[in-house]
Amino acid sequence: MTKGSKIPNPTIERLALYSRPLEALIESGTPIVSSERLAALCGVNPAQVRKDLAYFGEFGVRGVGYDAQDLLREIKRILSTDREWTLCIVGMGNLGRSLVENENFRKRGYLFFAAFDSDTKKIGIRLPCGLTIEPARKIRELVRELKIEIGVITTPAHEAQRVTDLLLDAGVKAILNFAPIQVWTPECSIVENVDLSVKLENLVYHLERLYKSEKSA
Amino acid sequence: MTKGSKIPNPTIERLALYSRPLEALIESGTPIVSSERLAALCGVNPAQVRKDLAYFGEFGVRGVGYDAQDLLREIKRILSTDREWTLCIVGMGNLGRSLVENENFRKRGYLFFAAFDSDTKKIGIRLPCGLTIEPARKIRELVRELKIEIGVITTPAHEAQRVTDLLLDAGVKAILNFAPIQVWTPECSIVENVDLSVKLENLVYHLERLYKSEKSA
DNA sequence: GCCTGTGAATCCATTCACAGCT
DNA sequence: AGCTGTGAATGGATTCACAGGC
Repeated sequence: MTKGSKIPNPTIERLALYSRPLEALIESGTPIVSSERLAALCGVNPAQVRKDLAYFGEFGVRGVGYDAQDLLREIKRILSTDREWTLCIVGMGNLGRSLVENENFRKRGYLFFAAFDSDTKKIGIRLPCGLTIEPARKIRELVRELKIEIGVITTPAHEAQRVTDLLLDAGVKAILNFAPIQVWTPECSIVENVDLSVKLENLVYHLERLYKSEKSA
Repeated sequence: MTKGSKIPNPTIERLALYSRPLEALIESGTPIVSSERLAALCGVNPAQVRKDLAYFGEFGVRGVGYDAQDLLREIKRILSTDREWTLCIVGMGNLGRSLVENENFRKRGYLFFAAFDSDTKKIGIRLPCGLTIEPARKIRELVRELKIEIGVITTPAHEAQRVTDLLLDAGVKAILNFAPIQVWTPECSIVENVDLSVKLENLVYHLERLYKSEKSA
């Protein structure tokens, strides 16, 4: 994604992963957690957990483990999820609507401040979350006014690139794209493409191989 | 995921990726595509494209390139996306509903045959796609009757594990889990965890670093 | 004794560079 | 000449194995 960093990208993704069971452990009153325990909960290798954390400091106590609360706080600080982020979303079909209402995002501090669509029939609709669907032509204006940092794209594939350009031009710095197409950006901006059917394709490939190995067994 | 295969998982994911622009090229009447062209469209290295394809056979013509139609057909055959798959979904909140209605899935042959929820207020609701929401206790019965192969989970985190167990026990062989928790399964079954807020966390980490490097510049 | 932190070793994936075919 | 297919080289990430501190 961005270059020049010494920290592997998989490490960043795993840090986010670690935070989920940590929250649960804290809630259940477990004060201390070992790399082994945490690794088991996330399905990774214990050494991996230790190495991931060691990139950012020494958070554990030898012979003891990690303080769950401290560790979670550190991870949140590292990922910058200890503050709120302002998002907008473009493309208010079913997926778009479901994301904008998503409680998980809100709880984690990802706040949608604007929702756009280019379909005139949708513009003006008041969503359950309180937002009103705005026309796509207001992207530039509202992104600036509301200081929106991240754009989420849930348009059809053929609109995704144009919307990306619009959003970046308006000042958005990062894009999460759900349209089933790779979206192109000028060097340094940050894009994550999440193609949900690619996930299914993956599943299906392995599933078919499983069937075949069962038949031959 | 499953072991014993010589083919890297990233290769499988890229094959799915390649198929998207291939469809577009075919539609626009381009009969031949080079690894360089295809690579550019997907943001990968040309040698990568050739190597990925070479795992499965020799699909190209030296000095010429790949026949777009043939290549797409081969990729679909490899991924087993040249047939339809039967899915069910558990958890009919906003996300669940949006997936079940998703046109992209249907077009690619991923067909939802049943939708479940445990909330009695939701049971019996007729969805736009034509399905009626069934109670979770009917999972076992319906999965068998409808020969459902893949289960999609869009429940809250605390129900995801129980639902996974139910689905696997009922005979589902693969699971796509959107609940924000790693779900645990007996060795050989196939699970893909897609935690959407992990994606945002990733974005946000890089975004914060971008801000910092801008400030120091 | 126990568990973290970490260099070294291993494993895996990507990229290079060129041989081979059209 | 052009572009694929592929062994060899490189570059990363994971895992091992143990030193270091509680």
